[in-house]
Amino acid sequence: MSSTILFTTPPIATTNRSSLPPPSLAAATTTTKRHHPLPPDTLTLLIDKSKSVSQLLQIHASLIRHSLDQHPILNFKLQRSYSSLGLLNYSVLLFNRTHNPSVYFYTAIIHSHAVNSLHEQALEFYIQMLTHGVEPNEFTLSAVLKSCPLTPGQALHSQAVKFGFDSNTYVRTALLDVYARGGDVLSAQQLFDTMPEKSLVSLTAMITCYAKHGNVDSARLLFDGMVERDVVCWNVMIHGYTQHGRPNEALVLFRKMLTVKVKPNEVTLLSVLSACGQLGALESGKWVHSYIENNRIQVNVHLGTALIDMYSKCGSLDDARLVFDQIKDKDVVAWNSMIAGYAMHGFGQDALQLFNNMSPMRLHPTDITFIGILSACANAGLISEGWSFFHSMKDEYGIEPKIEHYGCMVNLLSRAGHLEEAYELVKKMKIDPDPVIWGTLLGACRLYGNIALGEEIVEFLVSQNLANSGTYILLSNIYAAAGNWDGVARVRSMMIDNGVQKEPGCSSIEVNNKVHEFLAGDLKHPKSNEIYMMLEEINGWLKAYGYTPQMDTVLQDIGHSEKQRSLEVHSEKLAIAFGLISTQPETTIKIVKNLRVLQFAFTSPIHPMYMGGEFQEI
DNA sequence: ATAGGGTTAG
Repeated sequence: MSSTILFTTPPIATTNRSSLPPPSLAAATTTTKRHHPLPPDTLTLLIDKSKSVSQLLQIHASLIRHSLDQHPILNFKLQRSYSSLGLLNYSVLLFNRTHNPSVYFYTAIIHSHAVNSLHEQALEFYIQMLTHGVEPNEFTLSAVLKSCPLTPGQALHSQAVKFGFDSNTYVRTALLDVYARGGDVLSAQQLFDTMPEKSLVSLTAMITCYAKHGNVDSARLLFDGMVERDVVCWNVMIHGYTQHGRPNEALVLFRKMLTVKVKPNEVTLLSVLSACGQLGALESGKWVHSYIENNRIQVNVHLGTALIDMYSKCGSLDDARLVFDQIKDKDVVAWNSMIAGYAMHGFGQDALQLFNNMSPMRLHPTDITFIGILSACANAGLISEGWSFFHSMKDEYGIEPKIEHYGCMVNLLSRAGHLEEAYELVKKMKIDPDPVIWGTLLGACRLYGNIALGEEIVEFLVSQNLANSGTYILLSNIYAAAGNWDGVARVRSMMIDNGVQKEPGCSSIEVNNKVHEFLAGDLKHPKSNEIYMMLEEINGWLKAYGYTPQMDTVLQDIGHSEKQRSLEVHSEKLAIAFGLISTQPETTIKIVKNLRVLQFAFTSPIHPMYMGGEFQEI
């Protein structure tokens, strides 16, 4: 940065009319009609009211013409306006032409850089200030701490203590934020706990810190103890739930926010839409969409992308496309969401067509684009296209494939039965394969009855200590599919020996805008009794339809009592039963299981689509 | 005479 050099250049004399204004200012000067200086407070007002660059330039020119270009407040105001219009370089120029800038001006220029994440320059101005003997104050410290990284932040912390500003609420909050963003939760917490006065903002900063680092419950505890809450802290709390796989709690909190009449803004809606998508909660998602329309909130590219994502995850591709077509100035993120939406529901051709329309729009695909494209190829069984995209990623677009891209390719090859080729690719990878990749391969081994490869992979995983419950279950399923009951028994004893537990499945259903979640064998729902009565009824219907339950071979614990076994009910059965007792007959019931959307239309007492623990999608 | 500066979400 040249600011240091500029600053130490001998100041230009106030009366020196030949001092050149910034380049494009010369033109503006000629259009200035006023020849008599306005009083400073009128000019102050004029600057504040200026909304365009040209207006500002005219005023600036006028200041120079009337030798007011060293006026501290006018320059300060001008600087603010330049910065807020994004003309940071004009701000710096103005600053550098101002003799002996005051602590106010320093603070403002530091702040202007800090809000634009130019913390290095902000820090440079701060150091300049110290070397020029201008004393910082609380305002300066909080400005320079904004978006400051941990290492310089710690040094500034010492400065704050030295100057005695560290107990000031603003400085303390900014410091807390520095440690929070740097991942030092304990220091942040200590600063918070010893804070003389906890403001709404400092509480929000601490909640943000907890939420960001996964401690959502601590965040909630603080949140619940607040005496006043603004939209920001509601947003932080809702977003915390959304980001940490607790979308239902996000929606519950959102409804609470509405009942206490805090007006949601765009940030709120982005989190809420994400939660709806995670839950497959189409009713709620549509409600949010109409809320946006009813409140005349502009569907900008961010909201639009969130809507596309929500509709795609809820299975409403047509609605997603409608939103997509309506977004002006679509960025690559919006395109990526739409491509991923098509890919996730098997509309491979639509995804590829969208991809082909990107370059005419001068948009460059990103690594995320290729995740969409490769999974689209996988879903559509386009093997050679998949390979060609995989190669062009690096060769044509310079994007290095990540683990997810390998995962897509393994999925693509495995599904098509090219198991050896998939395994070769995994062995050739420069990155360590993740559990998803192994799961894909093992799943394909079951599907194609390739016991030998399945065993080889599991042996490898066990030897590398990479096996988890899913690994064993998949291997057992491979044996079971081939009728190899010895194998099944062997896996079961391996699981018992290694203390492996099955991870519970989780299903959810949305009824009257509320999402109800169920784990396998769940008894926690308030309507549990009715649900289990309904289940009994369903079992009766199933028997009448000639259905015999398929025993889950691995997970059946022989020692279990009959009563307990009856409680081991698949989570989706519970969600279905609840759906049946809470909706009108003939209603389409949509269940989301482990993030997959399943939809059923029940016509007769029980629809034959339901086939014991496995549902077929309509 | 007085005027002007700061912290939390995305």
